[in-house]
Amino acid sequence: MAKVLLNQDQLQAVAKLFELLAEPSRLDILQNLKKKPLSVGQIVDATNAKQSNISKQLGILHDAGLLKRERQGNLIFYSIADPMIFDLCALVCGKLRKDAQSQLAIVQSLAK
Amino acid sequence: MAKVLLNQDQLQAVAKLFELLAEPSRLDILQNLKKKPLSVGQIVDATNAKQSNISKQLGILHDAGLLKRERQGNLIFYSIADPMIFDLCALVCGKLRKDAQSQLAIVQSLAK
DNA sequence: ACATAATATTGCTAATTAGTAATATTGTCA
DNA sequence: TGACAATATTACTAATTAGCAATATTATGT
Repeated sequence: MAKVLLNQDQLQAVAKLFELLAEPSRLDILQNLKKKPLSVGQIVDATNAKQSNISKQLGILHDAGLLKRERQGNLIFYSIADPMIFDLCALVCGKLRKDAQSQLAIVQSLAK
Repeated sequence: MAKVLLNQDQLQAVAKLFELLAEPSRLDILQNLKKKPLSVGQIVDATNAKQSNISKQLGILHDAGLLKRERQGNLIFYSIADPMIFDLCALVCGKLRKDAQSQLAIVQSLAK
């Protein structure tokens, strides 16, 4: 079990992946794609963002390898390339929920 | 098991946490704090960043609740508030490693 | 070929922020 | 108290980027 720290390049790679998930509009796209692949138009309808921005964010996620792209006639369907990202999001959601509960407990104890 | 999607506020909260981890200098601080608490000066020495920037990033991580702070005389020691972040980083590192291995396999098969 | 629908791209603006040098604050010790 | 060491803050610059309107591209059906 080595105790070696990540070097600068590795840190940058990790940071870059987190950066992709650090944008609400991209997270929204990802959570909408969780169940099944969707076309660009369906994603635009599901979120409340403009088509041009959705297209841009889809491009970013695709270039980074987080999404797969498949043309079907006139439509282009995007899908999750690596479900691991949902594990990441689940961890974060779990932490936020736990923190919120701790806060609630504190507030409740003060209100007694 | 509800299938409800996160709303805008929740997405923003998740994004904000990812944002904290989306910076190499902050990741470097966190990985150095993994073993044990360190003073600001020790962190400056361990990384190769300026004192003012380390102090700034420590403040950001502390304000966000990811780090705890404790004064000991002249020194201020920072420590990890929630080890969960290492689970996050481990997931990301695992993915990057797996992706790199896939790439390697492709290159090797082409080189035959 | 043409009209139309779906998606991508371009050019732009406004906002955010990492990093830095300089300076301020806070605590220790003599 | 004064000098010094550790940390924080301030003011600034340069770089990045989300969102948008307008336009370009690509595919379909007639």
